[in-house]
Amino acid sequence: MCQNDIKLVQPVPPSVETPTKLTTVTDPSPAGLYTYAHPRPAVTVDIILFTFLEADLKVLLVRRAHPPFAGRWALPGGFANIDEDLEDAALRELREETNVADIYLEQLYTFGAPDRDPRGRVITVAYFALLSTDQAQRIRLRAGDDAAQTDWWSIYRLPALAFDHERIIQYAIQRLRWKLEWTALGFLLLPAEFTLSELQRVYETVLNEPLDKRNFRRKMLAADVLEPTGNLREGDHRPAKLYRFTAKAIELEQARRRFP
Amino acid sequence: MCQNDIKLVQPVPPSVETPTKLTTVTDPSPAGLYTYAHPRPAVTVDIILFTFLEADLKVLLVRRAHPPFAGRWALPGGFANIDEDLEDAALRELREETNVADIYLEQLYTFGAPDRDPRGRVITVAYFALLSTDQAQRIRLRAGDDAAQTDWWSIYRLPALAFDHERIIQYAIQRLRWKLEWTALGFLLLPAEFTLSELQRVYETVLNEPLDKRNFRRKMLAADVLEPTGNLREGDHRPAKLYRFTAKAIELEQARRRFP
DNA sequence: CCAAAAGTGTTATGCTTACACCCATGC
DNA sequence: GCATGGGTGTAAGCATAACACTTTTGG
Repeated sequence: MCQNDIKLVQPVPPSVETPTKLTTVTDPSPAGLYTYAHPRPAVTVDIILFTFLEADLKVLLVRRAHPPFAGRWALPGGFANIDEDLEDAALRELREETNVADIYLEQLYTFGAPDRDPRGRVITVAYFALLSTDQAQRIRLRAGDDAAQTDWWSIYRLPALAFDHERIIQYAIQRLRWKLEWTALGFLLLPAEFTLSELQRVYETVLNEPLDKRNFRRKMLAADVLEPTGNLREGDHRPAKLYRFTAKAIELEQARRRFP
Repeated sequence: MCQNDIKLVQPVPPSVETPTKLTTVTDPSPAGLYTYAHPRPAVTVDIILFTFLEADLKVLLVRRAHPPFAGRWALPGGFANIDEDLEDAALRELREETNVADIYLEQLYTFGAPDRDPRGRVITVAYFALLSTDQAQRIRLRAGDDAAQTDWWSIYRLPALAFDHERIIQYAIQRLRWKLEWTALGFLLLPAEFTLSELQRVYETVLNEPLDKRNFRRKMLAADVLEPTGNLREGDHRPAKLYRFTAKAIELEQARRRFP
């Protein structure tokens, strides 16, 4: 299981900041400062939030309002509170940007090169998240405290990014490709109801290669993670059957490569 | 690629501790203390070092000399220096315990539950490492500063462990199993020359299941990561051909499950 | 009736599995 | 000569990959 601690988590109530004293170190000084015998890195969480919008794979970015890298786009994220689980911190930051509920979240990697932040030593724990199309459409992208702007960007046309965020996103894309090939989590990028053709387009966009329609359908249906909703997608042409994914799709880690 | 940033790294020279001032925060106070506007977690690295000794899969543990958990066994590790890459910190800690060279190291996961260390908030970045049998035999296990004792323990008979290290080890074992099934890295646990039977015993021990001899040999040889050294292992019975692994074995991530 | 997307089966190939006996050596 | 581990091949079943035409609807 590299495919790590996977969880479908609910958003948590906003974490109340009540800094716990660290008993190994000196107390906060009267001025409200925190003093340690050794220097400590700052710890942030960054979230790579993917969704599928406008027939493309998108990642959520925020435009930085303040230096360093003011004006540049960056991953949403921020400092982990002292008494807050890292995953909770990721959810909280995400909520501050997007208000999303029901999000798939998993730890991606911890980036800790000494020079990755010009302000000093900052270690970031990156989280990987998948958001359904309908949730992505519902959220109004808010300009938060530290973010002048929030927007979705195609992973194939990213702007210049702050810090080492370009590298982090590329790493997340690798992980996403791996996930689609080996698990059934492609569903999580789509609306609750979707057609098999839409699902195939997601796979083709993420993997960046065309897939055989008949084989795709056969494999998807054989994987036993889809069920027809009974509804049809009416459109310009022949209506298409709509599917939803079954609960077991979330847990399922396929034992075989899907698209060799 | 969940199988993350994989690297075969050389040990680095001991990191000189020259704490970099963090420019976003107040300077070190005259007393040599470091003061920040917000509390910061401590960041440690822990290493799960596996090898294959005495026909069993072993992990390196140290016995803690000091509280908390004095007398308990724990993973080797320690604080990351402020100007030190996390991976370098892992290598340094490992070197302090074992003097090892040529080690396979990869980041495993970051554990950051607020209550995982009774002293306060400590986030640990766990690293996963594989050591060859001959290196494991060569090292003399030293009692370091904070370690009363250092020893190899069978993963199937672990002592009571400090902190959340039991959980971390179980997670590392999962990753190791996954690695053996999907990559060719089983070699790294063995001496430079080994027989196919020895290799099979490693796989069986790690995966905790018997494997078919003929199929095992066929697959291993077909994977094109082994070459005969020309030497024979002389022993009690019929001599066995010795193999070494080829350089490409390191990079190789197999596309198919090896032992379904 | 035409354009556009939905939907559907078969065949050949290669990989995986299960399985049992002979070989070489030391004692 | 016997005990011990080293070493080898084949056949059946299964999953995969490649491939083209018909159906349904809207305009």
